[in-house]
Amino acid sequence: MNESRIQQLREYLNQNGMKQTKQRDLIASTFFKTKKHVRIEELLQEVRKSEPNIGYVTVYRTLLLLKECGLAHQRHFGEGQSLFENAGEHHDHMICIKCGAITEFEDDRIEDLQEKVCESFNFKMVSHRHEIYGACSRCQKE
Amino acid sequence: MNESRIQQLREYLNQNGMKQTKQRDLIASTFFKTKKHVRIEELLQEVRKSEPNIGYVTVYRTLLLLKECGLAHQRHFGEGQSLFENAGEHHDHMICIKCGAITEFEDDRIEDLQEKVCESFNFKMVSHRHEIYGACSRCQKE
DNA sequence: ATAAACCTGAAAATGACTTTCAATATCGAT
DNA sequence: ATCGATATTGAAAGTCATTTTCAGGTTTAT
Ligand SMILES: [Mn+2]
Ligand SMILES: [Mn+2]
Ligand SMILES: [Zn+2]
Ligand SMILES: [Zn+2]
Repeated sequence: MNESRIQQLREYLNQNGMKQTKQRDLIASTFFKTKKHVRIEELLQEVRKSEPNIGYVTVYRTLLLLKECGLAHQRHFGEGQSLFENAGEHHDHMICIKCGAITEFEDDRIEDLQEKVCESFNFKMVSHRHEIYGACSRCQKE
Repeated sequence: MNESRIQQLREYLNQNGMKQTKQRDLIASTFFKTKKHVRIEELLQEVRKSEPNIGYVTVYRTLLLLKECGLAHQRHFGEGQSLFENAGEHHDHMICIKCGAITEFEDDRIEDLQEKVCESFNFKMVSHRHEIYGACSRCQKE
């Protein structure tokens, strides 16, 4: 299944006159294997285990590329660095303000009502973010 | 009603060993009168109409102060500068990605379902942001 | 009026990107 | 396999919206 993502990336590169490179292959495949919600800097450390000379900028640009071709989403929770995650089923997030833990949730009724709100304002939704900040179950026991 | 906000601010200052100054008074009262969703730089221009020597940093610090005592909310829509708005009834936002227009909405059913989601994850919500990005009614006619 | 504690504004620092540019690498056409 | 036009890479420099520092001013409780 990661193979199919690599394929998707290659097609995108071809169709746009871009080139396949060792760096892109390594960064992309590492990203596809990595945990969700990874920082640029974290992914950089990860790929440097195989290729110590890879630069921050190349990881950065590759993630933007993945975002461009729909294989990654970029998230901006709170302040600081953004997080990238593998694209997949739509979902929203709950972020623990104590430990930083991220929990994903999805509620079709909320999504429906959201559509209704848009209709009532004659607003054409392109994207949305619904983030809940608070204390995760683990952090409440303290 | 703006008077009561000024009062709230003064109480907060007193209770925290902070001082009442011309700058704070001017900046706060200007903010209370201003349109919702104002940038630091915009508010600065506004207060400089009465006091040309006010510095950006003082406006910045006063807005953080207002946020601290619950009289303002800071929003980060999209990229760039953040917006501050007078605290009031809770609501969420729809942001037009073409013209930047901001529309406020509030849906109790969504808020309820959101609570339900939190309960199901045993998550203690402290705050949330629900933002819808897309084309406003006006911008769709183009 | 005093003095301790705060506040102000200009300037410098921060931090997370984002852009620039000279050196390399890629790949379709020999 | 080799060439050469075009794209990519990585280090360094640049952006930009804050955020911090610091040398005077102010405020306010005696
Ligand atoms: Mn996620
Ligand atoms: Mn609002
Ligand atoms: Zn937690
Ligand atoms: Zn619009």
